[in-house]
Amino acid sequence: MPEEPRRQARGQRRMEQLTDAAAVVFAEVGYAKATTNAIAKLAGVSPGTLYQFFPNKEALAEALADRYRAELKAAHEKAFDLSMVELPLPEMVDRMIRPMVDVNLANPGFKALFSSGDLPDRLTAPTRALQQAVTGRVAEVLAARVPGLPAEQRDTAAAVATQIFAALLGTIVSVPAADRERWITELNRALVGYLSPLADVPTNG
Amino acid sequence: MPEEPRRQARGQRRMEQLTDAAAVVFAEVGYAKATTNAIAKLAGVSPGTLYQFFPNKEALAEALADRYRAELKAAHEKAFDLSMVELPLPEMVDRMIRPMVDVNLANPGFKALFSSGDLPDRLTAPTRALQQAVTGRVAEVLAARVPGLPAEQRDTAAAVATQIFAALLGTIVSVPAADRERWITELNRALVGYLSPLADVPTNG
DNA sequence: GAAAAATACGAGCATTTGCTCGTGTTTGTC
DNA sequence: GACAAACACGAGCAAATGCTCGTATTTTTC
Repeated sequence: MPEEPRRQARGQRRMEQLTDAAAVVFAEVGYAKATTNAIAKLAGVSPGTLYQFFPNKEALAEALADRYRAELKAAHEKAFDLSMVELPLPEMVDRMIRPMVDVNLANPGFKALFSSGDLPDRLTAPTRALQQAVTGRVAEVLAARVPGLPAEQRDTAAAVATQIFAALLGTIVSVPAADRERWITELNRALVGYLSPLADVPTNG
Repeated sequence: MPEEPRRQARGQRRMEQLTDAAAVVFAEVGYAKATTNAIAKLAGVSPGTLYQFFPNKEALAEALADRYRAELKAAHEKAFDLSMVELPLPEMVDRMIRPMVDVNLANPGFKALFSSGDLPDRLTAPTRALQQAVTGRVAEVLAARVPGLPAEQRDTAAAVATQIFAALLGTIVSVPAADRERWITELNRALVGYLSPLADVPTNG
């Protein structure tokens, strides 16, 4: 089997250029209609060079998904502290939403991978991994906030919350910047409304 | 300009066979990866025949979307009566959800058109029209239930509710039949949680 | 500085796919 | 039954697209 070549600095840069370009093209036309030749061209590189680093189009998307997952993790680790779980629910939800929205605004390609429904089979793997990462975080926070909550209920709630988030994310990032806060508020209301029956902290009345 | 031929009975049947086949193929592989040749083959017809009735692939999707819109409208008109607005919120929401879910289960292609993110430009028209139809219905009911609600808030709430619905619909239809009720309940909880602050009828405590 | 490994090029292949067109058959009209 | 309109066929075109491969250049290793 062909083993991975030892990348040199130039190669590392190329790979970043290529994933950058892929993000832009995915964001513009969606994964399905994105062409590898267009990605190579945008990266200022020949098709052959692209395939020196990525065996196929899917690998490019996987690399992107990995990058996003890492960025998300970083954003969360920066934004999450366990003290959150004692905040009033709306504020806690807000703290969870913000970094996700920010990552999304900073990476236009994210949505194309995170919430597009029309991806080839292999790609469901990275996509699910991304969603799974988010769901996992939510479940963690939920567990910390409501220790008595049965695991099954907790995981279901986390999954639903993530899907609600994904659904409204599209609107939030595509709406003019001036209206953004309004929609974020709405997302917050939706999540709080859904979660409060089981996650609202007793010290609230 | 080429005028529409006067369809005869045989032609009408073919058109239905073709939209039926399109629904199946769209449902199986999504719109983007669906091939017109595959649709023709499934309909038991040659590619040339397909193009006798539909100028292109998009037209096929538009015809499908129109059919779904009609079916949805019928389902709603059967399920909606104004007495609903005096029911407790969870029951009202349930009455709105059921027919939509049923239409979805009966028409596997629906989701591909209703909540796929990766469609060509022209198709956003029928897709948006479909979503708009649903949003309009929700807004109507909301208006009837909470007459004092400002129109802007009402429309926003309707839009958000529709998006939440669309997001969870995918899970609901793709999950094994045994788990379906559980997820419908969850969707109900999400919608009720979101809507109750502004739509809950005062006669509730 | 020479051999090896990594990087780069870009014309073009193999395949797919939406769609056409020449031709033949069925249905409706008078 | 004759003439036209609608229906049907299916081989195959033109364009797009993921990807290859022979060749050439740069970087690393010794």
